[in-house]
Amino acid sequence: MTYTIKQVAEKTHLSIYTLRFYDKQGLLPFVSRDRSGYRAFTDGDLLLLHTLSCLKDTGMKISDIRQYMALVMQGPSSIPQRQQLLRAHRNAVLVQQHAIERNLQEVDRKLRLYDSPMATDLVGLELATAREEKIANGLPDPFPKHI
Amino acid sequence: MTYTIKQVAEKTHLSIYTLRFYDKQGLLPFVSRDRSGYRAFTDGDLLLLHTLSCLKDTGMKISDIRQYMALVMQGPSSIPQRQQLLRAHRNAVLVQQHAIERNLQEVDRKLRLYDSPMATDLVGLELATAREEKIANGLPDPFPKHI
DNA sequence: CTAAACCCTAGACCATACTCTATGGCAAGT
DNA sequence: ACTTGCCATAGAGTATGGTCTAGGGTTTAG
Repeated sequence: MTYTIKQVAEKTHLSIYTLRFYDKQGLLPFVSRDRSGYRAFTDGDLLLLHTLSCLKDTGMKISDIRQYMALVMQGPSSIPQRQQLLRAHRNAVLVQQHAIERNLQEVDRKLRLYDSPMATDLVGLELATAREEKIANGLPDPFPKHI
Repeated sequence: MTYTIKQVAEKTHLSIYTLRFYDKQGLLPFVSRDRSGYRAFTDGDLLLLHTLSCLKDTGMKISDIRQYMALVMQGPSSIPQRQQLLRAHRNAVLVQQHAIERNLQEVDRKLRLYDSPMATDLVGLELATAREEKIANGLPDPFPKHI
């Protein structure tokens, strides 16, 4: 049993365009063609496509995915390089996740401020201070006159 | 005390280019100009730039940051809209973080496979199976003959 | 045998977020 | 005054990751 590009698009939630784009970028060296030149995806191909999606969805760049897929094509001898690539990626993702977590905590702080009963006063004070800071430095006040 | 664009670039680790780009995109409506038309950043501006960085680094799009900054300019009356914007963003980020976590677990699974003592055998078997699947479907074998 | 519904490629186009170049004004030291 | 080093804008260029169109072959149901 093989699948057409349309069937694979439905299964993977990638568009046909994206699948062809990935193929053009060398991300699908494992996909064979039938006698008419049509891509024929096997179940094994779908597994590799799933791996591809995991890498893509964790932010791996196309050039790195291409490299990984090239290593997969080479068979078991490339396992050490695959490990190196995946471990580097895993680390980059974890670093990124922690950075996002930290930044999101600042967003949470803002949300708590806005939720507070004194939010209007505090925000108003902040604005008044910013306004005065501009004026104290001889700068035009960029804030609109509140009506 | 005010800061030039160069000093702000050093403090924020954003490039001068990026700062000017953000201004052009309407992300810095709070920054005033001096008599020469030079941007003069105040300490209050730096706080807003910090907020901007938090939003950017959690993946908020420029158009949404612009909207948030426009709300900030309007003063305390826009607090409800700010909450709505930040909460929507916070949710999107959390969803994204969980998706990444799930996908990273699949990467971890691969890494454990490659770490296992039977890695070579298992990967070799996988490749042999994929190869047979192609042949069984009358397709060319895309894998290189291993030497 | 023909029409509908697929498939293909090449290459143009788009969105996003910068990054840089060209050109010129301003400011401070010598 | 002049050189150095900032500042400004407009607009071109780059990188990334798609998305779509044009032109053409294939397959399948009627």
